[in-house]
Amino acid sequence: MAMDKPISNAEFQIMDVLWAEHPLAAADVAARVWAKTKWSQRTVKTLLGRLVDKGALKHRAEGRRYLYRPTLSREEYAQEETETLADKLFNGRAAPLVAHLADGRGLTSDDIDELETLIAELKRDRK
Amino acid sequence: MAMDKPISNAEFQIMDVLWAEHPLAAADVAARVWAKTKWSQRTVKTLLGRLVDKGALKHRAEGRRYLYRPTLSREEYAQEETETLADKLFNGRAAPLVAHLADGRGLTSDDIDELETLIAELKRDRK
DNA sequence: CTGTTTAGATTACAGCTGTAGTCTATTGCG
DNA sequence: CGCAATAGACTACAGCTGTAATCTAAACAG
Repeated sequence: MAMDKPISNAEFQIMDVLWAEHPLAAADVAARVWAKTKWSQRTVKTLLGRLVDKGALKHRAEGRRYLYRPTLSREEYAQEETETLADKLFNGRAAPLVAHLADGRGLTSDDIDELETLIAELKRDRK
Repeated sequence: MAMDKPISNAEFQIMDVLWAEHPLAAADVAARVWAKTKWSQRTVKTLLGRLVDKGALKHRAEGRRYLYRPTLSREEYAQEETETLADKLFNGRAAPLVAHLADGRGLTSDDIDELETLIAELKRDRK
């Protein structure tokens, strides 16, 4: 709920590391994003600081360093982003959003089965 | 498909006007976005110029002014954005994306029915 | 034709973003 | 205890974004 400011693309990479594993120290985050980004530790530190300022991360002193952890889960973030996109492009409706996915790259058979199950559950629940 | 550069939020408002109705002159675009944004004509002109630079709009001289029109449809744009989000958050999978929508604000009954129909079609097609 | 209006072109400027470098304080090594 | 290494804080700087203002050229009013 303390997540007002938007997370930029570079910042998202940092969040993704911390969603996968936390808490972590700055050096550990830097090590983990290195594979994807080749960012220097300085860059990572800057991004961590900005994320703390934005309220997306909090840090706790552990000895002489900080351990960082997300203030919202990946699930919650995904939720917000998904709703934002649906609102922006489809007036909040899910169906056209899915239709676009289906129409585009195409869904796998597994996706379709999974969606079918999901829809069945939604139908049951709404009764 | 000459749409490489990302469209910013302010620019999207302009695009949305032109997706609804085009071609339009700058003044007409300004008039139509005014309701939502209260932007000055100057601001609108700047955004139109940037969108032309980005390749999202093209303009044609009509007398002493320009008429603007999108180079890609709202559908195509929505497609790209949806896929980008799915890739970023869900590794390209649609089901969790829909699950998030469902789990969040909740889908309407109509949405669920619409999705059911869509899934049925997808199943039929894949056979 | 000349001045005023209006369309577009160029310039502005602060805040955010990507990508660091430098400064300061602490801590482990010898 | 004094110094090198390391953690975090502050500073940097160009490009993008939001939000215009000013400059220039053309066209319409007299």
